[in-house]
Amino acid sequence: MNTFTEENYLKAIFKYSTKTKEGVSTNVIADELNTKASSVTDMIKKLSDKKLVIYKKYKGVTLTEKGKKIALSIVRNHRLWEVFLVEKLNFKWDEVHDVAEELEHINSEKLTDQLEIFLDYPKYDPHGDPIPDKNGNFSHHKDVTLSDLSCNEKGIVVGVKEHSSSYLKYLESIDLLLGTEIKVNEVIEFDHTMNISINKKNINISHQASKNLIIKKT
Amino acid sequence: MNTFTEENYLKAIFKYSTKTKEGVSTNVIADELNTKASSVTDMIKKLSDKKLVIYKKYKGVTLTEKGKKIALSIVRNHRLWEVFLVEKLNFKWDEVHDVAEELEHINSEKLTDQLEIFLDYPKYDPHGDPIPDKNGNFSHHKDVTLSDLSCNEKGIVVGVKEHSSSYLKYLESIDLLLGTEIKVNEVIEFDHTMNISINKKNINISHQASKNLIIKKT
DNA sequence: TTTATTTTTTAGATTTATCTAAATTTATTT
DNA sequence: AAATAAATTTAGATAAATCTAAAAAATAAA
Repeated sequence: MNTFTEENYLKAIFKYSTKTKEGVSTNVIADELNTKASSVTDMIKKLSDKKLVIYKKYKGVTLTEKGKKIALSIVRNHRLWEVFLVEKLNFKWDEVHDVAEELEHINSEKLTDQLEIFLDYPKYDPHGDPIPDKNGNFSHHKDVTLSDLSCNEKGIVVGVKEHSSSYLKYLESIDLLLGTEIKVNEVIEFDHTMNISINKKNINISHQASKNLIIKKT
Repeated sequence: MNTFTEENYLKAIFKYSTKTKEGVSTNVIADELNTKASSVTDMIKKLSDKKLVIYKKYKGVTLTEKGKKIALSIVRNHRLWEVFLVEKLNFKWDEVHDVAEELEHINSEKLTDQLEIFLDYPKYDPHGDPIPDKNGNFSHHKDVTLSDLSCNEKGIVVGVKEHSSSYLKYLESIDLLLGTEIKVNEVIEFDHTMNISINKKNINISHQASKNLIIKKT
């Protein structure tokens, strides 16, 4: 078995593996885990001894199949628990992260699989992130954001790229949730502020906000 | 915040505090937690510094109000999660302990309270152990066991005093679950073996087994 | 009430995950 | 290509939880 700490390292490496082809650098991991590069080096050596990562000095790390499998199962746990918290325990989408961060490390295959059944095989978590199945497979949304849409185009909100509580609370305050339909009325050329319609109301939304909304065009 | 280890010490001390008036000895705690008395002494000093226990050298430990509150909240968590696992996730009563042992340390008041609501305020866990409410109050069964009953007396099973998987599996194999009604047909004087009726079937049950079944006389 | 036994504590060591500061390697400029 | 800057690793230290072995205190027995 692995410690919580080891699992968090694997998760962090997994997160950035999808973003680059190269190995993930110690600094990136240190940043993600709020620790120091030197600590990361130490831990990576340990994970390498366990054959969970491949490590070449000064060249960053990549996950082995074994390591990837563990990382995926933790992501799976995390997202299933988020669904549970929102759908069954009345949590808001900005309240689930920290608790799911703890729950994800509970190690029981039966628990995870039964939870998935209980929740009726959800495909996405409350932020629209895809939930890996038992074998680690998952579908993900196309990377189209609201900021990619042009005037008069329409789409449905299917996810967010930014998970901060302040962003999620802001979206909720303007009635912008997963599944909401949006129409673009106008795009200001200067700063890309958008005027959009949500539920027949018109509002302005900054570029910073619109580029973090994943959209499915309709 | 406290570490899992600290919480487990508090839980162990709580468990044996109810059984004796005196302070709980380091050896008893060491036994409960599969560690050594010397380790217990170390940890107790730490808990004492945090004002969670009262410690007098060679005299054992007792919980402070603060320590008791934490211990109770962990017991509460543990038992609520056991109910969840059995009622919602199809776990058997002999499968829940280890997972609940991990889940109990997830620290979120909202999580616990919402879980309690979701489960509709259960008063007892799947083994008949009482679940403390938000304020730490709980009712407990009278300490009457099947072995206390005499010939022709009847009762309902409301709990077990032994939680080992082998005992629980045995009970399940003879259709003896919480809520089952039992009638005592005969008691062998020699070794206290009992012949009892469960659901109109007659079976023999050893003293070892009968003295661990908590019964409500009817 | 001494002596022997058991229990508990102390002392010193180990392991894990972390840190700071210094050294080394790689990347970037001039 | 040499000099500078940035990233990464090593060395040595620290804090938490544990252990073994020895010392001290409490309890039980003679």
